[in-house]
Parts: sequence; C-alpha cells; structure tokens
Amino acid sequence: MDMTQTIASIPLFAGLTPMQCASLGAIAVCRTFSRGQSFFYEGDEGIGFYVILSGKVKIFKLSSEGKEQIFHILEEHEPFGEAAVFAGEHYPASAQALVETRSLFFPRLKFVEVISREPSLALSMLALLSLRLRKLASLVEDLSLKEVPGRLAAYLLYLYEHNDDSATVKLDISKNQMAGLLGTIPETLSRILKRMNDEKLIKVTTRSILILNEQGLADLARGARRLA
Amino acid sequence: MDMTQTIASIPLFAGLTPMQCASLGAIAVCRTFSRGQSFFYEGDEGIGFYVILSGKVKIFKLSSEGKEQIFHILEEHEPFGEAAVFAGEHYPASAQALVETRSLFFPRLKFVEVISREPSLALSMLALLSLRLRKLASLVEDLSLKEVPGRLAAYLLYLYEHNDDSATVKLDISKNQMAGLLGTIPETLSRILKRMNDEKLIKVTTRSILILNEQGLADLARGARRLA
DNA sequence: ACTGATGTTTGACTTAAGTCAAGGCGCAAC
DNA sequence: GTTGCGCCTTGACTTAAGTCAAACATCAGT
Repeated sequence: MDMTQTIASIPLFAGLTPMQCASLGAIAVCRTFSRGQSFFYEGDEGIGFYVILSGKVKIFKLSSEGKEQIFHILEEHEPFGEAAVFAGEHYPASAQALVETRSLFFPRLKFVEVISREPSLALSMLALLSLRLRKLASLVEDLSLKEVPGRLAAYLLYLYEHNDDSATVKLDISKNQMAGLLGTIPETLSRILKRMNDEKLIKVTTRSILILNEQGLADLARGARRLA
Repeated sequence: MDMTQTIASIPLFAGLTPMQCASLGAIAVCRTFSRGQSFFYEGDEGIGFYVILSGKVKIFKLSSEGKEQIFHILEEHEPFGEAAVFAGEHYPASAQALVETRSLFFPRLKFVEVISREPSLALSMLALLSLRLRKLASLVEDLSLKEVPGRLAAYLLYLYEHNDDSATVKLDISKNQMAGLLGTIPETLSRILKRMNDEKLIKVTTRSILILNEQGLADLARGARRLA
C-alpha cells in the first residue's frame, strides 16, 4: 500500500482530499519500534507526532519512586505526541511500545506548515485534542473523586461497551498495566478483582473477565454502592 | 472600548489582523455573571465557549458525595468551555463565577465557521488546547503520583514563580477552594500547612503565605523529602 | 521443553488522608 | 458594637490503599 493510501485510511485524516493526503504523505516517515522500545521520554524535545499503523503504545509518567501512571493505551490508527506539536517544546509524558509497533512519524514544523494550509485538517486536530482533554478530565475525576473499586468498575464497563458481542471482556493488557491505568498498584487491583468476584459482579479468569452484574458495576462506578 | 479593540487585546487572538478580529467581534456576545452564578453545568450541551474579560471562574466536577475537584481557576483573558466546541456535544465539567465576571461568549457553529477560514486562529486554538492538555496531565500526575504535601508544595512554588516580586504569596482564593484544587479537603490542607509552617518551610498568615525555604518546597514537590 | 523473567496472588503490617464533631476566627450587615 | 454566618482549625477516630515479603503462575526466548 502506498503512503497516500495509508494516510487516507487513518480516521484522523478522514475528509481530506487525495491531494491533501499526498501532501501529508510527502512529510510522513515510517518507523517501527520493538516491544519495550521508547518513542520518546517525558521532557524530550517535541519534534513531531506519531500515528500507530499497528501495535500498541502506552503513554505514561513515572513518579520519583518508580510508580507508573498510564494516561492512555493506544492502538491502531490512534495518534500520540500531538500536544507537543502545537505548544511548548517538550513531550509532557513518555511513550513506549507494548508490542512491536509500526508507526508514521510527522515532523513538527512540516506538519504545522501543512495544517496552516488545510483548515479541515486543523479542525480534525482540534477535535482530537478536545477528545483527549475530555478523556483526561474523566481520569482526573476518577482519580480524585472515586475509590479504586469505582474506577475499576468504570473501566470494566468501558471495555464491556466497546466489546464486540459477549459479556466476556478479554483483557489485552496485563493486570500490571491495568493497575497503572487505574492509578493503583497490582496488589490492590488483585484484591479488588477478588472482592468483585466474591460478590458475583464478575468472574475473573486469567486473560478475561465475565461481566455478571452490569447494574452492580454501574452502581459501584457511580459511587452508589460499596464492596463488602 | 469597541468589540474589535477588546478582541484584539485578548492573547488567544494575538496575531489576528484587525479584519479577523472584526469578524470575531461580529459573533461575540458580552455576558456578565454575578458571584456564584453558573456559566454551565457538566453535561450541558456545548453551545459555545467564553473568554473572561474580568473576574474569576472555576472549572470543576462534583462527586456523588459532593466532594469537589477543581480543574482550573481562570482569570482575565483566559478562555474556557472550548473543548466542547470541537468535539462531543456536552461540557465535560461545570463552570461557575467566583466573583462578578464579565465575559465574551462565542457561539459554537459561528466560531467554527470563522476558524475554518482563519488558519492562524486555528493554530492559536490548537496551542491553547495543547496547553490545557499539558496542565491536565500534570494534574493527573500530581493526583496519582504525589501525596498532598507534594501537591501543595508544587502549587505554592507555582504561585511563587508567577509572583510579582516578594517571597510573600498572596492567596486570592479561599483555602477551601485551594483544597478542591489540590484534590483534598480543607481539614487536610490546614494540617499540612501547619506542618510546613512548623518545619519553617513557609510562614502562614490569613490571606498570604511567606516562602521561607524554596529548596525545601522543591524537594517536597519532587518527592525527595517528607514532612515530619 | 526448559528456564529465567514477568506477572499475579496472598498475608501481615503501616500509613496517608478522610470523617465526624466541636470550637474559634473574621468579616459583613444591621 | 454585636450578631451571625462562612471559613478555618483542631482532636479523636476510621479506613482505603500502599509496603514488604513470599510463593506461585505464566510467558517468551533459547
């Protein structure tokens, strides 16, 4: 598949004309990262942003004691590093490949140049950033206003809703990563999964979770219920 | 002062030509809110965004038990509600005037229309959203990876750095609001201020705080030090 | 298939920070 | 001035969640 085609297939760039896609294609660079490899670290100079073609990437920060807060886990077609393109000079968080990941890299200055000529692209980027803002706001809300069982319930329901068919949510990240995403640690996550399991809200297996009581989880997520 | 003048004086719109300012002025509406009045509530339809002309506005969410997490406290010339303009249909948080506040309101659709004709305005908005994203990311970091003394130290240093001259930081929000901003409650804030005071990091008075040991606060903010 | 590295669970313990309740301070209105 | 109402502080208590340590399961790479 040639570059213009590839770019046209990315939702962020939906609505662009073939010619616009071609001008983006002219500045994009393919880059592949192996499992565990870092795209950039927090504080690095923001030289451009990436769009994932295949693979999985986590965006995170580490505390001085080594605890990790994951901001997002991103998959195919999702962009990252874009906040550094338009403001400030450094990346606000680190990005690391969780599995082998192919990506397109868009250098900052060239991309800004293209965008100032393409209002529809600018609007797409505005929509993207607004969406990110919304997600982060909800993470702040969860961290500050909910306890871990509430966050976990909200997360499971989120997975459940974006699930193809069954009530079985398959976990495609490790429970360690999941703990990082929920702003807690593996031990706490493990204990709370067990309590939810005991209360027959869910059935936990190694790589998946069966939702048994959706309403119960929803109550937990809203803070209208507590675990024993 | 006429509308075009007013708009030209807002940093977000810096760099726009007088004609561009005039087209923004044509769609802007002046609105004044009294102390305690709400601009919008979380979940309301996102019909447009505001820029503060004078006054002070808090952006926040409430938990089901009534605890408040403040996202930002905004002052003159700062915009808010902009994330709802470009994505999604509702405001992700609530906005309330802390004092009598004059503002300009930009209706969503008209603003999007103007922006798609003005690339430089689009770039300003992208920069704004990126900056907000950065601030929220750092709030997530603080909430998840730091304890309250660390958050408070970071906040005091922030005030200190944006301070005109002296080592005396004057508090222009109540300590209750400050607790909400730090993701904690007034009692906890009070206790920690006292501990910092006892350790001679700061000198607390009613409406202001004197910074005595900047380095100590910095260490606390970095997690390299603990309060007794 | 082996094996070392990662990921997961469990138990005992510690602790930061929240809750509840009472009292003091300070400003604004009468 | 004094009354009254938010704001702020303090103390005693509770609790969610983190730490430390040990054992076990699972996975990826040789």
